[in-house]
Amino acid sequence: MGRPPCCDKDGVKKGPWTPEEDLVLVSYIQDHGPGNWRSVPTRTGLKRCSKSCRLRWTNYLRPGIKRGNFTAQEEKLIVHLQALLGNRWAAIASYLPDRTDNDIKNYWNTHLRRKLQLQADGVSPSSSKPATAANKSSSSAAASTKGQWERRLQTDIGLARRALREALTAIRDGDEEEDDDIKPQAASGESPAASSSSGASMSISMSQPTPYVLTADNVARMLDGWSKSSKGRAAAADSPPSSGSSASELSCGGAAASECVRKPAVSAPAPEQPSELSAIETWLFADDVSNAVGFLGHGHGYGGGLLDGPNPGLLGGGLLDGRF
DNA sequence: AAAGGTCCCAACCGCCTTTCC
DNA sequence: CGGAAAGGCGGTTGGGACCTT
Repeated sequence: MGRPPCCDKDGVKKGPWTPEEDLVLVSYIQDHGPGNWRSVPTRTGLKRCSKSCRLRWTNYLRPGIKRGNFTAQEEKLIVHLQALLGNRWAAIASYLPDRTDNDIKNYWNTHLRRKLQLQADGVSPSSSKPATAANKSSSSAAASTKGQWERRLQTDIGLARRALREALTAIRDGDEEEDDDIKPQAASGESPAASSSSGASMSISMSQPTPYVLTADNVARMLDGWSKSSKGRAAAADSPPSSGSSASELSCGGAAASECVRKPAVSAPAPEQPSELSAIETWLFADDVSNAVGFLGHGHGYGGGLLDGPNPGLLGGGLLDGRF
């Protein structure tokens, strides 16, 4: 029965990853694709726990990751989604496909929380946001009878819709004010939904699935980036305004297109985020609560329903689940 | 210039859910 | 079907970088 342990505690290396380890991991994933993390340490010879390998890949090595330089739109989206979802960073990250949950979490903890706190101090103490998430989870969990549950459900849906509608409105406004910030992103997403519906769709439109191939050139660039970053993460702070990241450098980055061999087999096509967004907007401006329940609960490819019992799984894993 | 404080983020830890045997 | 491991997620922290005095 059972499976062998994923990693025995003895002989497991901890701490920062070295460029050599990164190379081993990247080239292994290049050949085999991500997944089956349990076998990664044994098959690569890395003295790392499988979880560590997975985290390293998803948070740092995975192609297409944008790091640092959060735009105003992203900030707004994070703030509103945090108000809506609480500290469910994976779910929030599913709306910012270029960002990792860890990155968003860090950004929230180091920037946004304090910023909001200051704003809250300036305005009214217990006015807006975190209460929404808290109320949501506690109310859903606490509702014991069906009638109570249904009433709370409607309240929750109302709150959720309002918060998300505010988020989209804020982002639209932001787009008009700060168009420059989102242009690079918008330029890459040419899907009809992105262009037709709103700035919100624009700002969170799916990035192109970024192929990555371990060419000598890419490796050289990787190592270059590592050597810089190992001297200090100032590189991250100083990273190009286009949020040129180590990850994007890892992918085809600025390399000549001819050097970027496409190997789509490695990364599965990303889910169609814009259509999800359209669904959200449809839902936002619909009146039928049962539709909202359907949207929140099932049938949209999300891992679970917002209102599926005491441990709601709104967007759980969400779009990121299929990103490889 | 140096010491101390603060900030930031990569990575670890532990819990929960899902999957497998 | 139940138990155990894998996978996933959020919270936390260690240590390097940066800032202030």
